Amino acid sequence: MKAQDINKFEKPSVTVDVILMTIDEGRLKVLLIKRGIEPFKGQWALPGGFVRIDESLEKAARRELKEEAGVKNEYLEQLYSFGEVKRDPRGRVITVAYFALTNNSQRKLKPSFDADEAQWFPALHLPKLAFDHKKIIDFAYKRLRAKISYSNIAYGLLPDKFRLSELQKVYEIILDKTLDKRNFRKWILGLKLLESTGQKVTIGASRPAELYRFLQREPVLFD
Amino acid sequence: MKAQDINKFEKPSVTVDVILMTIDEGRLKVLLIKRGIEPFKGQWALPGGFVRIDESLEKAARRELKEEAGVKNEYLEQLYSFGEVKRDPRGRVITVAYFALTNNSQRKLKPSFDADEAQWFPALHLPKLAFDHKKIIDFAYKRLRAKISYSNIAYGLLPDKFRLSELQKVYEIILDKTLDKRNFRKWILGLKLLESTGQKVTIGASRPAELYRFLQREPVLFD
DNA sequence: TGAATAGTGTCTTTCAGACAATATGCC
DNA sequence: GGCATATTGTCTGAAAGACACTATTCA
Repeated sequence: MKAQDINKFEKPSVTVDVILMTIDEGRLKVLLIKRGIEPFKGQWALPGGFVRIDESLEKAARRELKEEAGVKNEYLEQLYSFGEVKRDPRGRVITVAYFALTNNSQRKLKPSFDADEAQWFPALHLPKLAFDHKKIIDFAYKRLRAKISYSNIAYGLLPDKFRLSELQKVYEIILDKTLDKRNFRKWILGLKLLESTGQKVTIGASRPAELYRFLQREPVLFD
Repeated sequence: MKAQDINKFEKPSVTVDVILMTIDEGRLKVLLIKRGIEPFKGQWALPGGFVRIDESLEKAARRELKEEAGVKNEYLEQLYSFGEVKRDPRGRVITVAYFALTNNSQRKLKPSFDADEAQWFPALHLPKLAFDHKKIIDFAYKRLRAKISYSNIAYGLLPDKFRLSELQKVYEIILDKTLDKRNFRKWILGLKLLESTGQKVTIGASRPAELYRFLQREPVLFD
């Protein structure tokens, strides 16, 4: 094969799709875009788009995140690549899915030029979705559930400083079960991922809570 | 964006690369191909090639596995997609890496038409590699080490029936540490992934060993 | 002083890890 | 009988899980 034979085969298109999740109203939510163009015009879909010839996959994912969701500096990891032949009616399109998390406070919806509308949906009550996006979101949800127990990715869902009860709530929502407060604190503090800021906040008529922060705001695995 | 705008952007090429591992001579080995063509002609590289327009990513990986390594029906999972802009000197090439395991008995080296030679190398003593393939193999090795402790993927490295001491050896090689025989057996049998076949084999002048088999020869996660 | 949320300790159970003697078949 | 490998159980320490009361602030 000669050097120019890179063009011997017909090339597929490559897109990135981003599953951006947050916690809002006590539920896990996913950002979806109402498609303004065919195919699947008018249906809900993941934000995403074609990878430019001169940008890396991760760069493309960050660009989409900014263009279509108006968020940046989020937790972002590559999820999986989906390459079934018929997954896009326009032709052969391989998509690399990225998984992102944001905290409730930063998110602002900023519809982009090629999307009518961006909206948050509960991850467990999704509308009908375009392409194979339902499958992709299910995949992301499973990854999140697994990974929250052996990594610090919860930082992606919280502001810089937070109460332990807020953190516990994040775990409860994602794992979909209630946790014992004492055991949770014993465990999470034993992991040495958090530090106390020394500051306290008072929420309504109640005892003030210590504010904690993650020692590192980049991915750390344990176990 | 209209339906035909799938062609609006210049398309990257998409390849699959396969990291095929086995255990041989008490070591973890990786199959490499000596490249018969530019770029990196004469250097060692992972088996792989372009994804055909009408085959899925996994199909492409299986095809490469068969064409370049002569093996089929192996354990195969998608590893990660590598999409740095300059990773291939020929132009923009995104590769989807697949991770495969085979047991020693089935493997036969069958050099393909576009490879001079296929050869097994110890995963911990690799030659200089083409492209970013060193990074990809490191990635695969980490995945294997992590996953063997919470999945049944060891089945991919063993024949249908095997002795517990063979299985233990697989774990010892991958984790790179010796394991206590009694504790290992207690653990692995407690996982309920194995069943006794009722058969025994005698190796040399020694007590016959019970042969076991995995209940399922497809991926199962636990923990 | 009552309502709301924060903060804390003990007991029990489970699981991981250290550790050595006996059993079986072949030569 | 000697060699090689297989098979088996107990003790200990660490971590996970069950469980309830006191502390602080504000209205």
